[in-house]
Amino acid sequence: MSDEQLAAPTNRRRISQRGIATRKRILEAANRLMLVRGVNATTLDDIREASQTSKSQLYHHFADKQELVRALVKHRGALVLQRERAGLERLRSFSGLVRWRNALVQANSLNNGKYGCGLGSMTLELSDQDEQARSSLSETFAAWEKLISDGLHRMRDSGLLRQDADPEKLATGLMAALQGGYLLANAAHDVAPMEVALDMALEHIRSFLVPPSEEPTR
Amino acid sequence: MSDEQLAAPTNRRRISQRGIATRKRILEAANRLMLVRGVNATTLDDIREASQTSKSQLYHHFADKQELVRALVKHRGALVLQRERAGLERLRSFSGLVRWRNALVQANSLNNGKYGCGLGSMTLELSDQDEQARSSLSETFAAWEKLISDGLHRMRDSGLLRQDADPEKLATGLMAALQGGYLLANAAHDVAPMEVALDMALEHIRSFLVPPSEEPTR
DNA sequence: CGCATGATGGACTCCGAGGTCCAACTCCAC
DNA sequence: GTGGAGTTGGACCTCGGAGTCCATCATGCG
Repeated sequence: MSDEQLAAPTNRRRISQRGIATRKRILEAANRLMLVRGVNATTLDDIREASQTSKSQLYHHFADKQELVRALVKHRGALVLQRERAGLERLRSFSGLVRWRNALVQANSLNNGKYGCGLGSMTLELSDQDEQARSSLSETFAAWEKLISDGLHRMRDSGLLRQDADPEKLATGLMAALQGGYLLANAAHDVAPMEVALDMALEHIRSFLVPPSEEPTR
Repeated sequence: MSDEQLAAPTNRRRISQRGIATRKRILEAANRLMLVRGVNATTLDDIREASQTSKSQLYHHFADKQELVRALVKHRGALVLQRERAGLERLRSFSGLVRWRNALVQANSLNNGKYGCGLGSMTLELSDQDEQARSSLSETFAAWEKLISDGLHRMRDSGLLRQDADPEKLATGLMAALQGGYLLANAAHDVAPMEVALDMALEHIRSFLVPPSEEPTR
């Protein structure tokens, strides 16, 4: 993530390199703590301590806790999209989707299914109490799904997927399976349900593959 | 839900009918409020007010807020299982699954996708901060999935589903699609993603149906 | 009827979390 | 080097939410 993005919100004021670094430390500490404990259960003092800053710095860079949370929502969204872009922008084959699945499963298995998706975990906590955060999360999900559906479009255009495949719906279904899988894995403290869910979604996509014998030669 | 269930936890003490009624009012108020605002964002004073009780009554029936939340987790679990049992225990056909899907979608569309599943919404908020609540939720999900997989077993036994269909995995996938659908619907304030997710899971199950021509006559 | 136990109202305490404030410090421009 | 903006430390304030307490009322049982 670039410094510009981190420093973006509180504009119209000169900000030194030192200030940017502090803001970044705060946001990253908040990111770590709130992923594990949840947003509401994390106090500003926790963040202050973890980021080695002081109260005045928190309030120098963020108007209040809500603004910090909103900045975090955008921060995480940018991180996830950056990571996913790297994994999905060259997606052109079914095996590419399988590799993508494996990477997510492996990452989650390191935590035994705990914590789940940084975006999903905030969604249920925030969407009913902060409209701005909700719409921001919604946009991020849409962008994430678009990365997937763009890949599926490429696969359809190249003749791998049948014409009647609907990339948008397939992407939404895959995202739902992913998020639901994260949730069940979190509840069970076990990655297994996430694997099953992703495999279901991939099987569904596979059912739209053009049989290899009918594939156009490229 | 029976009174026994509501009164269960705080045992070894005689409880009058009046006491049971109060406990029930508290639990139901907590249920309503926490579904909308989230667990942590709901205060005991909110609950006290909504349930028309007093502080001493809250602490007469529950040791502390954590215990109230744990009781609520079990309460909701029992409610969901009761509702789902009614809809799933006679499941014997694919169209039964479709009816089940329609009921869930309709219920959620009344809120424009808001609030989501009472169990799922607590999961991400509680599972990292209350081990007991987490395992309770996990058990409820397992029981819920079992209602589905039992139905799928019946369908397989009667020859509707192919022998290579795995009811447990199909049920897990369906549950993940449901929960992920709830989450995306909540983020978007729109049921659409939930419909897409459930339809994907149903299509996947449909792909295991025995072709009508080969169905055994019953 | 009367006592023991359960149920209730509501004032009260305590503490922690969010938020304020200001003096001091750093850094750069001129 | 001096002034001003940006930055920092940390004491302090405030408020609201969790939890306590006790006097009073209700209820069931002998």
